[in-house]
Parts: sequence; structure tokens; C-alpha cells
Amino acid sequence: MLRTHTCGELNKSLVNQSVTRCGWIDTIRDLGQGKFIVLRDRYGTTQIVTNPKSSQEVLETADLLKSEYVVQATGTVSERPSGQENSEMSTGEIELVVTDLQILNKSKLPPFLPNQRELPNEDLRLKHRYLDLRRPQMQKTMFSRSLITKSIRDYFERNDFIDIETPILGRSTPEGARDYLVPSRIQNGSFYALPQSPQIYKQIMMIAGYDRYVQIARCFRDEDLRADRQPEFTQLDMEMSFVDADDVIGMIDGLMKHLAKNILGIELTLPLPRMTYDEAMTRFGHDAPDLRFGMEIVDCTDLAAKSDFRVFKSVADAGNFVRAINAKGGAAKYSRKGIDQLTKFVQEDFGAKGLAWFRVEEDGTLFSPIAKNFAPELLEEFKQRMEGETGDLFLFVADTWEVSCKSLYGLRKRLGAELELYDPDDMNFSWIVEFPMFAHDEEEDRWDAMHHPFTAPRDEDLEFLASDPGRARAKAYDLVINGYEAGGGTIRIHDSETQSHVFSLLGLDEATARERFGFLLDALQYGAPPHGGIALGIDRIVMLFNKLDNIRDCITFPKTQKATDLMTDAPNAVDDVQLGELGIEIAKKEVARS
RNA sequence: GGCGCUGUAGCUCAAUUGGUUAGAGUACCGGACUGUCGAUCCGGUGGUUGCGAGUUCGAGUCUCGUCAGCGUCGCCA
Repeated sequence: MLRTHTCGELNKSLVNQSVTRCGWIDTIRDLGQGKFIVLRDRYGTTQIVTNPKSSQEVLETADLLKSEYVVQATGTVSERPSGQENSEMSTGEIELVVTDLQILNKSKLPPFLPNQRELPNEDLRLKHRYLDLRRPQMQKTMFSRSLITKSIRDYFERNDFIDIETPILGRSTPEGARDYLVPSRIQNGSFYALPQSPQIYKQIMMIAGYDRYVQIARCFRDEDLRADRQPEFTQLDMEMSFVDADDVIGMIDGLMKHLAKNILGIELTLPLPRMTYDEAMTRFGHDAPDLRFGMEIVDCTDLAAKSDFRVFKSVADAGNFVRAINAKGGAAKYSRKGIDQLTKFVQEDFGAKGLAWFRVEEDGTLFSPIAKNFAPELLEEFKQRMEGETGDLFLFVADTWEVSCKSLYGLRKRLGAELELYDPDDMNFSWIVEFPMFAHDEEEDRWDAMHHPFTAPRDEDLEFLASDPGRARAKAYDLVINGYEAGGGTIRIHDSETQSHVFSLLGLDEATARERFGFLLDALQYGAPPHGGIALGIDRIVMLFNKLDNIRDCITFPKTQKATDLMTDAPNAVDDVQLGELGIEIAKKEVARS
């Protein structure tokens, strides 16, 4: 070992001992007769000092030091003179009076310094990720991530789960997200797919009798990126046999309590609250609502039908919806111009035709450019329904159920942040349950699986599979934290009769189903136990537990929005020899990257 | 694929209606200083304003294109 101690562990108990530490030069303060040099490693920082009594060799070496040099410093731990302690530093009571100083490696002047106050632009951080990862904030997140995965593994081990690895090279199935494909050299023209999730393998493991499976699994989806979405991400994937939805939910409840305590030091009360999908859509317009604040959606369709306002009336008469949110105290914050921006927002992002608004005035009356279309008594009814008070701003979307949900959800999320309706440090855990089995695809007039085609219907909804598929609810559950979908799971179908029924509803004929999922259908016929599970997004959990607002800060080497790794420049072009072995020719060279 | 924001010194940002030699802080380099800890003080280096066209007497500023980063909609069973 080149060191006896790290930079975070020196304290008064070591005074007068000779110790050796290694680290990076964080700062140098040169006072002429002596230098104060702060050395940094992942455990912390300590100050080392030179003075006129230092050896000539030490002084000469100290003169050569620059930012981010890697050094080895041996010296005597000394108490700092009275009044010179630094309470900001964990090692601030002591310093190291250096007796030997070695430069282990030099550093070019970095484009940015790990201790600089203003964060550089993200592209620069990603290009020089090794410098960015030296920043204490990034290190803190990575340690937190490590602690989270360790806690997860401990929890599942205590609960008799088996940690099992599943293949990365798998079979492509055209369901769901786009696959990342890997060409086969041995079988030219054939491709593996990287897993979007280990879904099918873990079901097979249940059939194989490994009744409690867990894996921290890397998953891949070739879709566009977002602040909370990367093409390559990590899931906590688990599956259990002989369980129903409550058992899986209960197991994850326990995990969340364990994590909240270990990572955040807070006690969660179990069970975590649950809300049905239908209730979430009605009250919040979304299946992953942020429950840290209110501002729920209020349905005013019946009132709208009584107005002379053509837009409201026609929408109501057509069987669509006039729904609203009340931005409490929002009238002051949103001027006409501000409301115009909100209108543009719902139009451009959610396809709403417009945004009607009312302001509650000082005298309690409602003001709006469209108010003249409403009888005074009707306005009063609106105010009552919206629980309006002076200074409130009502925002109405009159549209289809889907558009009103999306628009009001978007507005609620935006206004919640802009009006600071919640404490950013709050953590809200809840379940959304009883998702629909199917979503109707209007364009192609067919049913799509809301989750995946192996999801089991609720026992009491079995009959709807035949009579009214849109009414059938699934044994499905999503964990929502602060308005983010932290994960989702289902109880799976384990009998082939129900499975065939679902396939036929999805328009999958037997031959197609066999071609895509034959191995699973076969396996289901050899004694498949009732089973179900869940997958949680580890990156998102790290993000939420660390109060971060983007997932890239939780991943050591993330991709940009164009799915590039700025440090390695992946993806890159490969030479024709490599392509030739794979039997591949590029039809259209759009980008030639080196 | 759509919409929007951003791109100026190593870094973070300024630059009035289009108008003189594009500034500041920080970093860096040199000097001073025995207790600093965002050290301080003095001096200095540093720019093809992402790239390419166009409009104009004149473009960091306006227009078009393009590249990159970010946000978002579509998409993500």
C-alpha cells in the first residue's frame, strides 16, 4: 500500500503520528514562507502544510505541484493552532506537517476542476467524465447508488430470493419497444436482441421451480431519451411463485421501508397507500400522479352543458369532457401573457384546442373573457364546484377524455412546480393498481396489451375478456414515487386457456403466437405455478432518493439525447472487414464517425 | 419526426435600437506575503463569438442552413 490512511479519516486521535496519504491536489494556498495544500481522495480532504523548517527536497517538490497532480505525502499529524480549525472539513481539526512529498503523477491543466463552483456545461462534463466523477457531488451519488443496490441485495437475500443471471443475447420479439440488435457472425443474416427486460426468462425460472428470483439487470430499449430515460438502464427485477398481487406489493413495501430507512433515514408507514388506475385518471389525469400536492382535476361537464359558451356546450353535448384544475392563488402569478403561454403549452404538447380560464376577483366574482356566456348563478355553481377563493385561477380543458387527462396532468405538474405547491424534500410512495388489461388502438381498431400479453386479469373480470375487454382489469401494479413511475409489475397468466384467449383478443393468431413465444407457451404446459413479479428502475430510484432531476447524474457513463457517449464517441462506424464477417452492408451512410 | 431553449476567453457568463479596440468573475502564468481554508494584494497571457451562407456601409446581435447539448410531444408492451 502506498498509503497508511485516507484523506477522510485523520483526526485528533492520530496527533503526533507519522502517516502517509495519497490523493489529488485540490487547492494550493501559497503564503510565501509556507504552503497550505489540500489533498483530496474519495473519502474526503485533508490539509498538508509546508513551512520554513521543511526539508529542501519537500519545498522543491511543493513548488512543482499543480491542480490535480497525484501525490503521496508523509508527515506528522498535528493539531491546528487555536483559532485555525476548519469546521467545514471533517479533518478540520488537524493538518499534516509534511516530511516527505512524492509526485506520483502529473496532470495536464484540466478543462474544469472538480472543486469549481460553477458547474460546466453537461457536454463538457460528459466528455471528461473522469474529471466530473471526481466531483464530491457525483461521488456522493455513486456511493448512494452502491448503498441502494447493496441494501436491495441484503433485503432479498433475507427473504430467501435467489440471485440469478439471465442472457444478454436473446431473441428479438417485435412487441413493445424497439430492440437493440446484435448481428450474428456465425449465422449471417440472423440477429440477437439485447433484453428490454428479463421478463420471459424470469417466468421460465418460476416454471423451473426457483420460486423467488431476483436480479439487478441491465436492460436496453432503442427509444428516444428523456431526462428520466436512458437507452441502457438498470432494473431490480424479481419474480415470485405461489403469490397474488398483494404478496408482491407487500414484498416491495418492505423493500421501500428498508431503503427509506437505510438511505434517507426516514420511517415509512406500511402498507403504502394504493389507488386504482381509474381513480388516478379521474383525479389526476395520469397513472403516475405526484401525490405531494392536491390541485385535483374537477369535472364540470354537467355545468358546462348548461352554459351558452359554444365550446363548452358542444363538447359536453358530444359526450366529451369539460374538466378543470384550480391553481390556488395562481391569479397573481399568471397574467394574460402567462395564461397565453399555458394555452400554447397544452395546445402544442397535448393537442388541446384551447384553455379557458376564470379568475376569482377581490369581490368573489369570477372574471373571464368568456364570462358573459354564463349566467351569474351558473358562475356561482362553477365557483362552488371548484372551491374557488379570491386570487384563484381556474383552468378548463374541454376535449376528449384522453386530451383532457393529458393536458390537465401537464398543467398540474407544471403549476405544481411553478407555484411551489410541495416541498421538494418530501418523498411520496404509493401504488397504482388495477390497470386495464387492454388499451384500444383507435387507428387500427384493435386491442393492445396495456402491460404485456402475459398479464393476468383479475379473477372477477375474467368474464369481461369475452363480453367487454375494455372493462377487464389486470392484476397489475405500479410503484409511483413523487410522480415518477418507479416500477411496475403484474401477476402472470399461468394457464394456457386464458393465455390463448388473451392472444386472440390481441389479434395474435396461434401460429404467430407460437412463432414468437412458442418456448414460453410450451413451458406453461409443464406445470407452471401461479406467479408474478415486478421490475423497479434503479436509476430512477437513485435519482429520487438523491433529490436529483435527471437520470444522467445517477449513471457513471450516460448517453446524450442522441444516444452518444461523448467520452468514447460510441456508437461508431466499423470497418468493412468487420461488416463483411457479419454479412452486413451499409445501404445508406448517413454519418461517418471515426 | 414535431415544438422550444442554449452555443461568446480553459470554465461560468456580460455586451443597450445592428455601430469604436468583444468585457467581467474564475482558472492559468509571473511577482509579493508566516496561518491560509472561495486566502489577499500587484501585474500578465488568453477570442475565427459552434460551423457555413446571406442581408447590410457595418453582424456576437437580423435571416436561412447545418452541427452539438438540453427540455418536451410522439415513442417508451
